[in-house]
Amino acid sequence: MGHMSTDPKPSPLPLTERQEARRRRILDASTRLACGGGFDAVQMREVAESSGVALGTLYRYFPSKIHLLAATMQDQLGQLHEALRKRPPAATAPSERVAETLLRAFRALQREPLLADAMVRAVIFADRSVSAEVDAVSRLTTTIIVDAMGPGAETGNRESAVRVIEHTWHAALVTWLSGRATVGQVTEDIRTVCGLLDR
Amino acid sequence: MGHMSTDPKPSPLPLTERQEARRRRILDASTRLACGGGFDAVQMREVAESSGVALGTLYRYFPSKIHLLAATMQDQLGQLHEALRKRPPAATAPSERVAETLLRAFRALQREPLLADAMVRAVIFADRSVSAEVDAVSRLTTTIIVDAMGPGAETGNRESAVRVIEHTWHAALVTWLSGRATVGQVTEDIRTVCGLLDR
DNA sequence: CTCAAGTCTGAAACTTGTTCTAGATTAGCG
DNA sequence: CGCTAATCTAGAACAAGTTTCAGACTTGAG
Repeated sequence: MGHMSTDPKPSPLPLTERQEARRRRILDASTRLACGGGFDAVQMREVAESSGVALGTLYRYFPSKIHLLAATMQDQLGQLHEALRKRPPAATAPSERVAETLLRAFRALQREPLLADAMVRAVIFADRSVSAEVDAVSRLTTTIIVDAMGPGAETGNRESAVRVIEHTWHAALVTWLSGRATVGQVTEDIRTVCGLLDR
Repeated sequence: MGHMSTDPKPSPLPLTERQEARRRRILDASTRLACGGGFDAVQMREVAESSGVALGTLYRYFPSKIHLLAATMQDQLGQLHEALRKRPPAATAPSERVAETLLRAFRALQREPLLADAMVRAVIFADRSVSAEVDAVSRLTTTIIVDAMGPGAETGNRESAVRVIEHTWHAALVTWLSGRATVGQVTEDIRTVCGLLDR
């Protein structure tokens, strides 16, 4: 399986160094504010001020709050992917490897629940105008899951199962974040849905 | 199986007739606006004007746009439940009965995709302050699924499976609504996840 | 019927996401 | 260096959700 993770940007537009730095400051500010107060605390004026950039510039880099948080999620997922690559799951059965991976990700999110709140709510709330960015997040998530399944697992007719796992992952997180499900229920649901891979 | 669907309100506050009528006008206006333009078209000032009620009154009945749309979803789900009761699924296996039911609901939503957009996005975006209402929606959905499983199916250790089906149902709808999944994929995913009941 | 409490109305104000504008800065180029 | 286009800044302006408030209307108890 090829990987191109260390160079995340063969992007359309080449950015100068200062621009790259601005983008980074913005994403960091977004992350910091989200960690402090979740979705509502990521206010565009705050992000702009906190990253030393004018409001108009912020909107040039990220055309909406949802775009910004989706990019923040890409950023965080990238780091997660890095970490997972270094310490792959230990189990042998694909379904257990995937469950182990998602549960590890869940534990990571529990450490910064408000950041998770901001990112996940943004991504699920996104409308068509953000589909490119959300699609990138979705592809990254799919990659993480398929990678976790391991080299042996044929990805043949399991595309639907992978999508269902992803659906459950997102929706279970949402119910947990809004206080309508416990950590235990989310854990159980992740295990349950991963069972779909045992066929 | 007990059912209390025809009397949906043993609610905390008894409403006068005029109040009941106002509430109904508001919900109808919300539905109409949603059908016409989705989430964004349900604007509180419009709802108020369109239902002949002052803005402040609208907010007394529904403390936020999300509350309003969650209530609209309860309303619609109630009607769906009615319709399903009259014509229950034909299959015999619980998993197929559930799939058939959800696919029928999906077909209904396809007839008013913008209404679906407004309701589903509201419910998944809802934060803790709306958990009571969202919980009601969730319970209704669970009831529909469990009813569809049929009298024979023991609900023993399937709680997690039912939750996973619900998660998939919501998240699959969202990806369809935002144009990132086709009707065919959603259909397939619903069938796939219902397979969890065959154990 | 009469009064007090609760409800509804109309309108203004406030909040936060988003857009727009005029002028300052920067980047690339001859 | 000097020019031109693109970018950035500060700040006003706009949009829609939400809050607030004074006054009119309803309701229910006596």
